[in-house]
Amino acid sequence: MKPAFHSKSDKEVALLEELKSDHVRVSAGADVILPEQSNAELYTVFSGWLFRYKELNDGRRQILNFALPGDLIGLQAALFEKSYYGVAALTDAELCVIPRRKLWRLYERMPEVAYDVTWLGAQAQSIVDENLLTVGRRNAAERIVALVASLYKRMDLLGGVRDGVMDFPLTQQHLADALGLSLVHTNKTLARLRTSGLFTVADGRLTVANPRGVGRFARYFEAPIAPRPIV
Amino acid sequence: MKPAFHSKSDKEVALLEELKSDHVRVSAGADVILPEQSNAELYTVFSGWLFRYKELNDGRRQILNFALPGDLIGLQAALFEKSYYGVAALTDAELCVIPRRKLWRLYERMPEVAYDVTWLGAQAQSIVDENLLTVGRRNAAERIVALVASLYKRMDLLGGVRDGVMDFPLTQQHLADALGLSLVHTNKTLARLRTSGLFTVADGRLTVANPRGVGRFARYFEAPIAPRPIV
DNA sequence: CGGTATATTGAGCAACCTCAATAAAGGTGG
DNA sequence: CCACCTTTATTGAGGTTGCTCAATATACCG
Repeated sequence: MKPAFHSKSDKEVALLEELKSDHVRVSAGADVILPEQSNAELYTVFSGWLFRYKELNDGRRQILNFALPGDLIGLQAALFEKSYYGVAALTDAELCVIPRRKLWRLYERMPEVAYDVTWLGAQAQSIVDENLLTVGRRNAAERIVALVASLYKRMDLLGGVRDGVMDFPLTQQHLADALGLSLVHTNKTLARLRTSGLFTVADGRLTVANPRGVGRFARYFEAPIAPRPIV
Repeated sequence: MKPAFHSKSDKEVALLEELKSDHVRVSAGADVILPEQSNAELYTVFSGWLFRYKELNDGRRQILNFALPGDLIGLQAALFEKSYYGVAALTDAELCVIPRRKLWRLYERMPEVAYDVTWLGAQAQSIVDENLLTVGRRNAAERIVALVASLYKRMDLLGGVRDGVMDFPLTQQHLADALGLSLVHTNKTLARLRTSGLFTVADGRLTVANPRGVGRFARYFEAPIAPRPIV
């Protein structure tokens, strides 16, 4: 887990601990931020998976991105009057809370951490950028591979991959909602991909047979991810 | 133009002016940041339209969002080693440059401006979020209306709308690239929308016949945009 | 042991795509 | 001022990806 993170001075850690007044546990399926919610707090993911989403009046839902340990959640929601998206827990998860009213103090007194907050925000942004490219321009098979490859790479950096196997808590419905596809077509495309032998998704686990092969297909393993700050 | 912006103290303005070492003019079609470019600077749009995009090896292109005066451009590119997207000018444009190496100083010495940078980054993020919802879950007609409505609303706040008419420098190719559609289908859908009488796009101008009607169609005019900081 | 969430498969349909040709508009050099 | 070239817009024809509807497994849960 360590190589992916920067280190911080003792003083910063102490101040951070003071700001993070709360730890919260949420269980799988729980809402963390509701769409349209006011005064949402800022969170840091300590463990577990969550996802950010938007929906239309008629129920169509688009998952914007998935959050893994170390990710920031709710930056926009904390900065604006109300949230323009929802956040739900995919698995049981632990979150650190940074109260929104203390955010300004953080900028005043801990510029380095403030910088890291911006950095993490930009990092999340670039994931959404990539998802928009995926949904806008890739076909169904490419979309699935791109998402799987992205999650695999991120999880690998967190030390969550062993022998090409990792936990994969998404249902096919989540995949469909993240990729702008219907559930049925997601299922059929997944079945077709299964025969390709690149990877398998079953029983909440993802098994990648040949990481380099997946990478070539999705042109996705190429760009390494930079070390990131912890907040 | 004023009501959309916060005001700043003289001291802050002075410091900002010092940081913005350069003004740059670019002409329509010029690249501001190339995909994969290293050491890109951070920019503030002073006048004109620009857009951020990503592309795949085979030439498929996805426009991520459009930048209007007051928007920040290149935050991720300035924060990371290299850029994961390109930026091009849609019209002639003027940009203020904030050199990337001075960004940290800004966080150290001007926490309020640092906060605003984060705010503007989050604002841009929420636009990309909305675009992802649009591309992932709306049909062709809805996509066009959603984008047009969004640009209309933003331009209106900047004072760029008079009697329901505004400059609209996008070609149909830009619309298609932003919406995840083919050029041909964009054209045909646009033609069908024309008969609906909600709005017209012609000669680089957008004319909205009935702003409230467009809003109802796209469920998009409802949420007002908050006042924003200037950087 | 029913009940709910998830996964799978078939059938038919339509939204959107690609290919291709033509019009219309603007810019440039002679 | 005209001929030419490039960019942008338009329209038709036909194909395919991905959608909806619907039925059936499969697994987990209390």
